[in-house]
This record gives sequence, C-alpha cells and structure tokens, in this order.
Amino acid sequence: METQIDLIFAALADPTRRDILVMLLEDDMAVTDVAEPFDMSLAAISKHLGILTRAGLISQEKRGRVKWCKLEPDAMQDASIWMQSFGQFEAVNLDAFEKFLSKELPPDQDFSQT
Amino acid sequence: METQIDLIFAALADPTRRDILVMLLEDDMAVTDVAEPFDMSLAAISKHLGILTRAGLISQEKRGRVKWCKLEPDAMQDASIWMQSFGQFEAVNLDAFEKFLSKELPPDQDFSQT
DNA sequence: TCCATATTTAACCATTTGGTTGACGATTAT
DNA sequence: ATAATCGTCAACCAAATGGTTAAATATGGA
Repeated sequence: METQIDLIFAALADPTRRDILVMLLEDDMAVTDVAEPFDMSLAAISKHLGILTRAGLISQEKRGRVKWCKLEPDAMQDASIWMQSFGQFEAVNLDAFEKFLSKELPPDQDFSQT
Repeated sequence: METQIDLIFAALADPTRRDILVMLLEDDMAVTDVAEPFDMSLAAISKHLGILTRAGLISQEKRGRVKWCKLEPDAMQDASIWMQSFGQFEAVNLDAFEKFLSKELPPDQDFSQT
C-alpha cells in the first residue's frame, strides 16, 4: 500500500514539482499558466499536477474551462512531523526561537534553560 | 543534474528506507543487522543503504569485515529548510511553542501577540 | 589452510516514472 | 455555427526503481 507520506516525499523529489509548488506560494494559477515557464508539454505538466494533487499538496478546482491550482500547505505537515522525529530539527527550531526570544525579552525573561 | 535535495526526498519516499533511518536513530548498525527484520534479500537492503548514503542521510564505515551504518541527521536539514519556506510549518511550530509557554508562564507573560 | 561470515556486484526482471505526440471533450468567443 | 482555448486521455517510449538469485570479494576464526 502506498501511504500519504510516501506520496508526499515522492512528489517533492522532482524539481519541476517543487518549482510548481513555489510558484503556487504566490497565488492560485491555471494549469496553462503553471506550464508556461517550463520547457515541457502541457500534458507533462498536467501529469505533475495530478501527482501533486494525489499527494494532497495542491487542490484543483474547475471553474468554466479553467482549472485552478491551489497550494495546500497543510499536507506537508505529515512529512514535516516525520522529519522532526529526528529531533535534530526540533533543536534547530528551538535554537532559532531562543535567539528570537533573547532579542525580544529582557535578559531575565530568557527561557532557554527551562 | 540531480541535486542533493532531489536525492534526499527520493530516499525518504520509500518506507523501507524510512524504517531503516528510524532503526538507526537508536544506534549504529551493521548491514546484516539492518537487514534482519525485513522480508527482503540482503542485496536489496544493501542497495537501499547505498541510496541513503548517496543522499547523505547515513554514512557507512567499514571496520574489519563489518560495515557500520550511522545516521547523519544533519543531511535532512536542507529538505527541512525547503519545507519551512512554506511558512506553514513555522506557524505550526510557533503554535506548539506558544502552548508550551502558556502552560509554563503566568497569563501576562503570553507573547503570542508579539 | 580452510571454512564461515559480511557485503557487494552482476545479470536479470517487472513495474513505475517522466516525457512525447495526437486525438478528444468541454467551454468560451466571434 | 464555427473556431479557438483549456485541459485530459491514450498510446507509446526510454530510463530508473525495487526486487530477485548467483557469483565474487574481503575478512576473521578454527
């Protein structure tokens, strides 16, 4: 059986698909507009969008003859959580947050030791 | 060209390889011991380990006739950083941290508005 | 030396992947 | 009504993936 996390990581493994996700960060886009910057057929992009959709990373909604692609950033959470189980990244995040806190708070409000 | 991040995501897309990484969280392991729980030939596991090594997620060091496999958790950072560019996860992390803070601090020490 | 253990390599196979082109269905514009 | 646009589908292809078995290469122990 192919789990959702399999599909997500596999989807993210292709640079074209990652580029598409970055484009969709800015705004929702029609399939044709997604395809425009790529040196690749529309059919190929359509397949990539299908893979991203099945992974849950985007959703597609047809309005008229245009199919709009929308980023679904929550879908990456599973994969992200999996990665965090390796602890290393939790530490990295905490580090960044502690730096943030040490700038925003007076010295005695530093919680880095808790 | 196949970038490092391509290799990392592709490596993580296979459940066998993710299981191997989880096993290596506990301790370094010999190839034979890695293979033991899987219903799969040693040669297949050896290939999986090669893929994880090329992705930089593990390292392998031969001591005597045993090749030890060691987790390299830093390698996932690139992929993790890429994911964080989607901001969503940063928000998720902040949420978790705020919940933590609201339990640990008196109400007037809540920084969720800063 | 001889045997067992640890691991990789080579050759093979079926399936999946990432691309192509061309035909098609649905919708909009003239 | 006709033509143009949007997007998918089907058939095809080459290359990559994930597995197998069998042979080969170290290395360690008796």
